[in-house]
Amino acid sequence: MLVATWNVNSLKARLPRVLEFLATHSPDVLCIQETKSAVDGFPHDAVAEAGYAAAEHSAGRWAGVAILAPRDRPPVDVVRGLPGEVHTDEARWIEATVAGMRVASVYVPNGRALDHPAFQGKLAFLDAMAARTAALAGQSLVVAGDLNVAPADADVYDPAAFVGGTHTSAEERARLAALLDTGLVDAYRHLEPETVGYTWWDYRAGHFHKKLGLRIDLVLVSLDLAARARSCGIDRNFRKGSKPSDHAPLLLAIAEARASPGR
DNA sequence: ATGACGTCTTGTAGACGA
Repeated sequence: MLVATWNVNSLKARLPRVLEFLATHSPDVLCIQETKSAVDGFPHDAVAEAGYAAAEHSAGRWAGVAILAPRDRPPVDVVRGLPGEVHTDEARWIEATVAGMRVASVYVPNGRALDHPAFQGKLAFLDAMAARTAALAGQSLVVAGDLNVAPADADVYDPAAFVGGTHTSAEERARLAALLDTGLVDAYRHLEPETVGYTWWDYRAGHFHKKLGLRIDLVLVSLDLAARARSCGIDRNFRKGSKPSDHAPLLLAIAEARASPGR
């Protein structure tokens, strides 16, 4: 079972790379964020030609999230929007059931700056996420996406440069910790406790090639899935080449559940 | 490094991203 997440920074601009990703990795689930798809503009036909089906939550110019799965095991029981979110028109959360797992694709608000009203909105969104994952506890759960929070200083190329800024503040990290406390595990850090692994690099100033990035895209999994998690990695090849997103995709391999767990 | 880059809009400069 291969679960992937990728902030594509416009699905329209990135469609060739997304199709390339599906062909390369054949994920069982792909959560995408920042589709920026128009309400009636999601490229369902191209996705279908690639052998996938998509559940999407689209709002036009900004945000937009989706869950892709193979056409013969498509996402079902789709719920759009995060209960309790303030801005219900922003298309930042979608849930579906895939392969017996409840899967959410999420694009957490950026927050702009610590003293900007949008920052309080970001904290409220993270609070609403924790309430939702607590409500979903007890089933196999995957929350994957752009959390817009770097969990620890080890996930930041220059922690000092971010002091006083968003993505690394104590308030954001406390919210992320509370989210994990509802019964979720940061799969990458769980499997790669010491590895520096960034998922985002600024387009400017050659940051990617200078290895100046952040780990802000996460796959959070319930404890039963964490126990079956086998490997987690970032495919940096998709941050290279023609018209890359500023984010690289994150992939998690999970062993199949054994039908009879004898011991 | 103050900026650098990329995407979108009924656009051609400004907002936004992180």
